[in-house]
Amino acid sequence: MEHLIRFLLQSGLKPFSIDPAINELEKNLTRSELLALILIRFKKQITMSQLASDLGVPLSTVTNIGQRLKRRGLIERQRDPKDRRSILVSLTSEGMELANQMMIVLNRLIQRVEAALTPEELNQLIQLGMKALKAIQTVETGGEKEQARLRKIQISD
Amino acid sequence: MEHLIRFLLQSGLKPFSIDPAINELEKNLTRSELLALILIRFKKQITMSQLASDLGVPLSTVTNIGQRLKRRGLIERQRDPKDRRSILVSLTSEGMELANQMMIVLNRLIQRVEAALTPEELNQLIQLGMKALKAIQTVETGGEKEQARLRKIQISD
DNA sequence: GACTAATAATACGATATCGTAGTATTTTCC
DNA sequence: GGAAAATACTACGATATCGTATTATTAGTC
Repeated sequence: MEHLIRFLLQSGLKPFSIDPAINELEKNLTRSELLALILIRFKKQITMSQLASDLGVPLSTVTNIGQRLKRRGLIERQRDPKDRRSILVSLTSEGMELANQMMIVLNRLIQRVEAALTPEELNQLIQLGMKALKAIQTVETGGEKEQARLRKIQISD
Repeated sequence: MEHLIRFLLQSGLKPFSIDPAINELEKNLTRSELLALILIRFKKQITMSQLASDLGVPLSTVTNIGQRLKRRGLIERQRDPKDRRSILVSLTSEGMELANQMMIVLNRLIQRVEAALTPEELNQLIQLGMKALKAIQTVETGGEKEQARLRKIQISD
């Protein structure tokens, strides 16, 4: 395991410059913006805070991201009637278009993995990966002051 | 597999805000700066380009990161006598100190994982994970990029 | 109901990142 | 051996991110 880390460090930890199509999309939009689009696509509607938490960035950053996406006509904003402090963000058809393009790329990546592993292996990988993630993602107690940075996840085994 | 993505999206995709100690360190230094320190620690000496490649950020960004680390007295720079275009970066004792703190945190994370999985599970996870990564990272042939993948690491702790 | 605390979001200034242009050195190849 | 291409960096302006202060709304307590 020690060497896993070493391997990761040694081989560099670049997360995402994997598919050329992604780089292509990143010519026009930030990675954060692209991720935001995908997240919104999955949730249909989402508040700014939720988005911040899901992206793992401060809310003030999401404010900026949202402004840029709005300016480009990719998202719509409307106040939540249930809680008028919140703003619900959703995709415009143009934004949906772009998010779909992203999904195509993502699905291609998934297919590559599915092609490389047997179904059994894939299943195993997912199970083990989740287990490991869960172990890492300890929810620390007591010490407040962690806010948007902290997202805890609910894993059903 | 579809739900893997969904899970990842639902649970947020920020990799690193996991251990409170990391957040503590990030009060003083950027994540990039911390990663840079760790990378330099592992390689002992490394050029700016290599660092950029390992971090997965543009060289111009590394120039800035380097300047900040230098200013804080955490790294040293010297021209490579073998290739006077390059600059070799290494840790000062103060930088090493900090990198070691990072490693302590990382090792704690590793231990958490090791505690959660049996040795066989862990091994399998690593194997499968690498296989999947490799599948993803295989970009179309032709212009080759050839990233580092040979590990043979020899560090005395 | 009114007061206080908590939450959701934005504004704004400070810092980090990135793309591109420019400089210096090395490699290629004739 | 020397011109042209490639490589390693830095400088600099544009954009993105972040922390903090501020405003608006809701939740909690008496």
